[in-house]
Amino acid sequence: MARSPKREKLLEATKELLWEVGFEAMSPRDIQERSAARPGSLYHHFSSKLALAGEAMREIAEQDVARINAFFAEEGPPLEIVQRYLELKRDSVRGCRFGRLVNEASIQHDELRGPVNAFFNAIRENLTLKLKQAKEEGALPATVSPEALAVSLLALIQGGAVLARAYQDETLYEQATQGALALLREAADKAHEQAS
Amino acid sequence: MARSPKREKLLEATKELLWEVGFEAMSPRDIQERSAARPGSLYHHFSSKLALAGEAMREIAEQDVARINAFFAEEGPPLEIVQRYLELKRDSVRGCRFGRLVNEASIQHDELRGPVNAFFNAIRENLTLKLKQAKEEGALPATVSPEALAVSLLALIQGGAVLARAYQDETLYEQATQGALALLREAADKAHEQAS
DNA sequence: GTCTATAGGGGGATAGAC
DNA sequence: GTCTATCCCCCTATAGAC
Repeated sequence: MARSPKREKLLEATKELLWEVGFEAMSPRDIQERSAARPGSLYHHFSSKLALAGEAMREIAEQDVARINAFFAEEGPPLEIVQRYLELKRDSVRGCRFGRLVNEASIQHDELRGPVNAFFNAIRENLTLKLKQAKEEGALPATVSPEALAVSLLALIQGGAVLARAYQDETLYEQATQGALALLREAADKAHEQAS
Repeated sequence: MARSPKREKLLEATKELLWEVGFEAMSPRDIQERSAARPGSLYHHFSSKLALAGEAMREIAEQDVARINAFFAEEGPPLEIVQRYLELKRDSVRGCRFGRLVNEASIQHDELRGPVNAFFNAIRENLTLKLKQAKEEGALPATVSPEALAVSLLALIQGGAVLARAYQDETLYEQATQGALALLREAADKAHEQAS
């Protein structure tokens, strides 16, 4: 692979801007200024702003999915891992860089939708697996559907980020997860009582 | 107040476009075409695109808050009203027109932030009140914080809308609420057992 | 592979006639 | 109150020298 300093700088700048302002609000000029690269470099390495953003999102998703898989591969009781995942520190006031894109028109393009869906799928699948294991161990009531609850928890994280941004206050995110964790603990308690 | 057909048409068109594409992606030209009004009309009635959008959001928020308050004022067991609120049909694939704005740069302007916060506050406050009542009746465990759980449920709704849009599939929203409702029922059961 | 210069089009808004 | 005509600026991209 030919090393191209400007190509890397362009990707770095694009990753930052996609998080800060999203795709539509990020102009090629913004990218060029932040990466100290000129139009010639941008359009030499990428065919369009969309292609550049697509590659940037692809790289971010690949990294994040790997980290998520690693987190859920840790040792420990399944339900505890789920709880720890919800309690992970997140920069919630900045919002989720994947979630923020779903409201842009450009999400219809495969280049952006692909990475976003890969990210959501990774979380959903890992959560579903752990919740299934928890249920088999009797750590969750029989009435609970692991698939549905996984979607609930993913929605909780996404919605928590929306509220933290709306109020510009991290504690909204924390309240959202704490409220859910309290319910989860009650359900787990009840399951254990019934098992014994 | 002088009746101005064009003023009303402009507001109607703006309300639609704010939902469909958001604030940044909506150009004055788009508004003009949809409302069959010309620049002269727009800038006669409103000082800027932001002022027009602000008035549109203010009217929507006012309406929605009234409907929310009416819904939560209905008769019935508090927890049941909360459950019914979560099960309300929503056009989730279109997303939440308030939630979608929090990722736009323009949310920093009071004209837009005000209505968005008014909407979120109304839901939060109504949910908190009903959950407090439910807890007092012994329909929720003592470990559950009504304030935190209200934020969780609001986050769930917002996140459910994000996922439904991401996957272009209403059932994601429904899974999110069903998973949460199952947990809520388990917690309610446990509270009732302990009370008896 | 990176640069400078430039193009076509649309964004947000204003002026002034009617 | 509504219209037409027009302005300036930035958005995205291309051409072609180095």
